[in-house]
Amino acid sequence: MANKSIRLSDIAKKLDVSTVTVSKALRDHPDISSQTKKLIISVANEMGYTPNFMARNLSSRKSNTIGVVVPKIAHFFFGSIIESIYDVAFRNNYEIILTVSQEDAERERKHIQTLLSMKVDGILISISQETKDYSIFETVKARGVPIVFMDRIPKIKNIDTVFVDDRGGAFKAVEHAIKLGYTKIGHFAGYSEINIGRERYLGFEDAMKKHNLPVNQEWVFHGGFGEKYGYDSFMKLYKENNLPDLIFTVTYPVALGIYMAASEVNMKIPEDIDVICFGDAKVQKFLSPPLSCVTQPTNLISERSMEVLLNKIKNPEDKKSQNIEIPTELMLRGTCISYNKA
Amino acid sequence: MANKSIRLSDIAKKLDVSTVTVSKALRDHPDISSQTKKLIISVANEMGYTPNFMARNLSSRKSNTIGVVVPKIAHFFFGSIIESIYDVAFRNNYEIILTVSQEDAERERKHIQTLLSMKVDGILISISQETKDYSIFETVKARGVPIVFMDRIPKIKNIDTVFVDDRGGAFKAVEHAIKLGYTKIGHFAGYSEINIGRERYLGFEDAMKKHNLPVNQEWVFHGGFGEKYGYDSFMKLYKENNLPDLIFTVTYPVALGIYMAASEVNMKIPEDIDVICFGDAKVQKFLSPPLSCVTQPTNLISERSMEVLLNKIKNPEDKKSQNIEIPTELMLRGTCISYNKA
DNA sequence: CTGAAAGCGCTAACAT
DNA sequence: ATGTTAGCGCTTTCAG
Repeated sequence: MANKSIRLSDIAKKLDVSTVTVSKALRDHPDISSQTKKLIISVANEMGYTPNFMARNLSSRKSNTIGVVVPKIAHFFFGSIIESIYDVAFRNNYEIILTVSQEDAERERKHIQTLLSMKVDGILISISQETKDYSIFETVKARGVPIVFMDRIPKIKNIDTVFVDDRGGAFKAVEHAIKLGYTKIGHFAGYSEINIGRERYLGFEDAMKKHNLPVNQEWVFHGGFGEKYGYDSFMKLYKENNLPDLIFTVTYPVALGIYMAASEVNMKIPEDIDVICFGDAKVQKFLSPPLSCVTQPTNLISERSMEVLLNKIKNPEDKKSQNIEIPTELMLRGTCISYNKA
Repeated sequence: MANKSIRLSDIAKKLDVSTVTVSKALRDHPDISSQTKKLIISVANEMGYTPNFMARNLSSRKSNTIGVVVPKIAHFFFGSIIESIYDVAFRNNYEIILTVSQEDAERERKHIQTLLSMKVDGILISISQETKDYSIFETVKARGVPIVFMDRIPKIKNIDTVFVDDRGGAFKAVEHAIKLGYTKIGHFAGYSEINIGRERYLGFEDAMKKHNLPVNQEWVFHGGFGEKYGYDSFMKLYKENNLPDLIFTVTYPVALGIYMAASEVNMKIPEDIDVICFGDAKVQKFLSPPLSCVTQPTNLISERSMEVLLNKIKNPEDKKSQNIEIPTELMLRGTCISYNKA
């Protein structure tokens, strides 16, 4: 049917002006008198004009679009991050191209290529847990496309980053447990190749050291960020009859895995085994007992990241890299609130 | 620095062929001999060529991009839907432009406009709970852009839809409760303007009618899909000392609200008040007691939706509209599994 | 199999 | 304040 979208030139013809005038009027260019502007805008609306972004972007060489790369979507942390990125973008009249690496480095690489092809004005990324080859980030830099790393950060010099105080947060949680009276503390850690895994482990170690507690490596696992890892690690220890009194987990899904395993073997949390984790999620307050944790203010992460990125987009000459640390808080609920061991 | 991306013509010049040849070779066009193809591809890689999608799309008039509009992201249902849409898209070499209406009809409208401007090849949408004006969907149709409605569906003729058997699922849950022995059954329903609210309510009614049970309207609320609504409705009934024995909720967050409220007033689930909900989420099995529900197979929804859409994109002349119903299942966990009332 | 010409719809730079 | 010219980087005819 009316399958054909109308163009600037259609409006121009109708009004007997040039396409340039229409183009300028529609973009509120100061060149055009407010009279003709009004006229043109109303006619454009009447005719149901929608600009062709492809053409616009091609000739203007900017897309008003930001590319985002995350490892997962259906995960509370990333879900919240993404949602607030969309909010900030909307407020600033930017479009978002969201891509998902599914924790796959190759897929991540392809996505970044695509974003470059789409001529995004900037990129926001939380790298996958598998990403080891950082050369693509050099390519991005070489292209002059600003990129901000959020939360999961590669070891590269001179990049813009926004991250959580992982080490300090982990320290806070573990020290709190120690002060409660816990001494047998385990840690289900994440991949140590990635900053969040490494730093949280260090925070754990810091607290133990400070209070002269030995780190029992049998109680420390390095593995991942998911439920299954928590479940399996717990079960291993359980079968060896070698459970600590409290486990600090690198993420809340890992803690969830412990909840599952514990209930399966009829151990009660927090009486028989206590838990505290890094990372907040809505679930936690509905658990029984409600799970205590170190919070990561997701909206702060997205907002600051967008801020840094938009700033870099607007001031391409500004080469100074920003590194913003977001503070954490201890959120005590039904676990890790008292020491009740023999 | 090397801020300038290289173009087809750069490769062409280097190889002393025409840009057309390069363009064709890179797109694996049958015109070109596999010899020259190989050469060109390797040189392109060497030079770090990335195609400019803007230019490509402008001249080819297709974007290999699908626009998606959802009401929310940080919600288990939509999170899963989106994640699997991304998977299917990736497999089919499509890019996704995801937009979020935040349950705001005006914002939704704007997003659809933007997607049209971006010349997406098709649109996948789950409309906001506020959407009443359907004119924009006419615009989309007039533009010849295929659109598939998922889960939340407007009342329009001749559209492609993929939806869950809401009425049948709700019926199943409530009938199960009745067979257990429940007679005092309440329903915290959603907005009845939207299909999922309306249909689930009807399913509830169907079951009650079939078993000659009166629907007590004091136990039926119409309001929303969130936790607060569940909490508030429960509290209202509690204060009036007028609680039913079991509540069927339109979504799991509403049930979560009941969990919160119940624990606040020291009522035990399922002993004092029993609950079952529509919609599955990972949380539920970690709750205490684990929450029973009617499942919605999210991956089926996305996969079928994408199937229908891709088919429409490939066969624009196919005007027959498809309406696919996805079946549900009863997932019994720790609630609504026995009748233990006076 | 290869290439020359034309143009997608728009905007930037430069007139007028 | 408005219009002219040129071109963004690519693909699509259509000729060879």
